[in-house]
Amino acid sequence: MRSYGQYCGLARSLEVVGDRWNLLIVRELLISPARYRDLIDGLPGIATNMLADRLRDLEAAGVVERRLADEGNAVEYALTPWGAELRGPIESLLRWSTPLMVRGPEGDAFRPEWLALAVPALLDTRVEVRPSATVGLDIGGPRWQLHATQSGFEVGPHDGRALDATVRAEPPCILGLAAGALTLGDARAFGLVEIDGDESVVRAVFAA
Amino acid sequence: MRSYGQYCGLARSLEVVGDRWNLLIVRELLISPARYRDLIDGLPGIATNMLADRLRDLEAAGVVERRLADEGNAVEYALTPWGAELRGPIESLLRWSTPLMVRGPEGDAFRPEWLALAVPALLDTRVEVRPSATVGLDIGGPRWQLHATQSGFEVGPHDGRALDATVRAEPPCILGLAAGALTLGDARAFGLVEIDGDESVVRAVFAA
DNA sequence: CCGCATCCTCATGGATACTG
DNA sequence: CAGTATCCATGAGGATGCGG
Repeated sequence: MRSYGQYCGLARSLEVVGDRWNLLIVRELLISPARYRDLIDGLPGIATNMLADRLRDLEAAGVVERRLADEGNAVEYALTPWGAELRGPIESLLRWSTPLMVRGPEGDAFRPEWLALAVPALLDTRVEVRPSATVGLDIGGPRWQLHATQSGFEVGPHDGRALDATVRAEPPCILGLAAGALTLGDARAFGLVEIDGDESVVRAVFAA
Repeated sequence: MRSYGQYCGLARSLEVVGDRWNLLIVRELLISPARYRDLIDGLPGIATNMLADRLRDLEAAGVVERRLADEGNAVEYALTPWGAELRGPIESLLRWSTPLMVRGPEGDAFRPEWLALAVPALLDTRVEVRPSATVGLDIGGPRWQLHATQSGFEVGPHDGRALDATVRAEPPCILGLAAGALTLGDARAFGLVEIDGDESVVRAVFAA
């Protein structure tokens, strides 16, 4: 990206992560470190040369680091500590996007891993969580889980533990999460998301 | 911006504000509503056709609205309520940018108005503010002020009120704020920013 | 297969001149 | 002052090639 030439933190941030695809690459790496092929799969539409270019840029800027995995046989990309701090700006944009998500998918691609960022961003962690609870998310494909405790939330692939409740939904529905459309099926034991009228305020209410 | 075709809040956000210049235009309008000429001045380097394009895009997306000012003789641009909620993502990026700001200006343009966003973003408002306090910021050009109370901070042009402390600095120094380099001159009555080692944690400490 | 590099085409951005 | 119009430079996207 061409420099803005402004001594302003926003302008300098955008010179690092403002280029097309950059923040989406960071999104993928926030979900988990990944191989080149994983990134191609998680970024539908990206050209292979673009991904290579952007990974070089982000590595040079100190956002991404390239590591050797699989006993030196494979390259793996991961965020540096500073790169991982982009979770804040990204969660903030995820909250801001609610009015854009209520339109529904409209044919756009959807990957359940993206929930691993979106759900914690939309949940209001200031709401008191009394006991811990784990909810399974069946969205087609492998089951995911949301584990909530007093100290926060974790979203990831289901690790086989016992579940306090289960949510089943088709992709157009599960991301209705952001729109409050996810009524949570049989979740008598666990209220997940609530939207306050038109204001798109999202709150977590746990009663497990 | 060409669509990413992903049903992800981050991707959809970037389709609205991810284009070059867009978030910097929002920055200017977060500081205050502005005329076309004000925006040109506050965005050094932007081409006039780019600004016109981007304002049209942002208006169509519902981020910016065009209003009549000066009794119908002039057009003024302002943020919609949803557009103003971009303050969160922008403040988050401003905090993330600290390592990029410690390098100093390096010839980049600087405008004191930008502090009106940066200072509140960097201050940790969770720190207790015992009494209210107002600090003058003399950065060359008109004096600005930072007014702090229990409920938060305001930064804006000095309105003539009495000051509890005054900070004088040259532009390379005042934005050292982000780096903790601003030792605040004579501010016996008012400690503004403190950085915790290399971690770039910024905290406000008021003892007025 | 994976991890890129090259090549080509087309869309976008940028500087400047110009107009109501 | 508030933008448009024009032209040129740059960058994105897609197909393909190629070594490991």
